Amino acid sequence: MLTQAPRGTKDVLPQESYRWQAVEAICRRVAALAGYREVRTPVFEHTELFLRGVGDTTDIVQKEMYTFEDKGGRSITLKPEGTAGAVRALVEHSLYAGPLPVKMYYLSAPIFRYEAPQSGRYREHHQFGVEIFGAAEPTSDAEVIALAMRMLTETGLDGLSVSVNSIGCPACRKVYNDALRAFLAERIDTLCDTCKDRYQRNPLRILDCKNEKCQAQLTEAPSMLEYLCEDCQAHFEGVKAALTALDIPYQIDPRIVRGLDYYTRTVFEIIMRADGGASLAVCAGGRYDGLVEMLGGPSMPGMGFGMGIERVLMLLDQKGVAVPEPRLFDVYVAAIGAEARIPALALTEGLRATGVKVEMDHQGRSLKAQFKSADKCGAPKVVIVGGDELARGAVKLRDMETKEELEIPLDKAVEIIKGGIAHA
RNA sequence: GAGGGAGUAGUUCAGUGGUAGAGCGCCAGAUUGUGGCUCUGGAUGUCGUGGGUUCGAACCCCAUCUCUCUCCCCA
Repeated sequence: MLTQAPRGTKDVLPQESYRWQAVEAICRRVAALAGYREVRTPVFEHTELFLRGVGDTTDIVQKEMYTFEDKGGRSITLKPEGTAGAVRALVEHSLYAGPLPVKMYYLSAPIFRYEAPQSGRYREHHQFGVEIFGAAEPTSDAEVIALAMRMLTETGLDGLSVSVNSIGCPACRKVYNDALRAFLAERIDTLCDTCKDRYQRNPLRILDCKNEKCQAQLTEAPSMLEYLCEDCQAHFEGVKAALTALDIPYQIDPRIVRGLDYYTRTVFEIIMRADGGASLAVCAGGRYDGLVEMLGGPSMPGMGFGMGIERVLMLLDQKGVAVPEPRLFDVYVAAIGAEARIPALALTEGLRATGVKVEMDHQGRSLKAQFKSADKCGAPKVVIVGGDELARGAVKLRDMETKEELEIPLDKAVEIIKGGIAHA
């Protein structure tokens, strides 16, 4: 237990963190291209924020939150999703009063959900997410979706397609919920227990049920799309037209309803197929025009998505997309004998000061062993400090590939070696 | 919350009642200051944890923890 990470968590080790950094760098760059700047909000918030924001009938709130009381008696929750905190910050700092739209992204943001860990699912995972406030036009929906697609494409993934749907506004959704209840009324006995409950509280959610029996009942069910009001209909048409214009492959999936209560109109998912055959969303999001107001701000439209970094990495693995690994060292400084160690260290630090990546031995190992480790760490050059050369103020520089060695004066070593590396 | 599979060296695993093993990795050596290949040698295990059965348990039984996968739900 002592030396075991808690269930559902994972260490990112030094030898693999470059993969994360590569994906993160792409996220930042792509977000910046569209004017999104980073927001960093706390890892925990008042529990109430999520009760109101995410919705107290959702699974996330009902059974997956890490909630505890702090020493001041406040109910605190580790964030189970990224949007609520961003909206809270928007409202708290009155960002809505500045130039619109407000665009922000978050990254390296741990998200916590208490659920059974399995492939691509953790109790702590990390999301890159984007939020845009104050933009209601369908082009903003498309911009956000395009950003997600570009981000994924730039990591080297391809063949991804977007599933979109519109779940309307509160007004037309109410009409639809009534229609759906009417449709399901005579079939309610064949639904699973969860869906019986959903029937009362939120029949829309039944569409999302993975139970085959429930799905079988739904083939003839009315579609939300048929019940969209005029405005919502026009908005959805606008989103589709924009996606088409951008050559973003998409399909309409009336089954997408999302597990968070705050969504309105556009909802979308970018799906990956896991090895086992199950499909997981790498990225999901949508429009939430009522959320800002619900959390105490002005009435203001919003749109965003969350993307699971672990799942992006998993997808890269599955597709065999290699993430280029940066070279760890340019130079290895080897020392012969005890008297050479200090000069070796001085040379090492001198090189590092000019931006060269250098390793040296700190275990007092034999020259042979130092060469082995130079080889292992991939350093293309080795500098040998010691012996006769050191006595006359020189060192040897060996090219590990060509095996060429030349003697260079110690006081010019930094300059010469750095020059050699720069051109390599 | 429900159900499968699995926990033995750093790692991948073999070992099914009688003194803990292999490959890879790691460390060292193969004469005197030089890597990748080869050869030789070496170190490392509370056999997940706790209890039980037995003369004797890595092995059988019970419990527990963890990993992994599926359902549910989600990024």
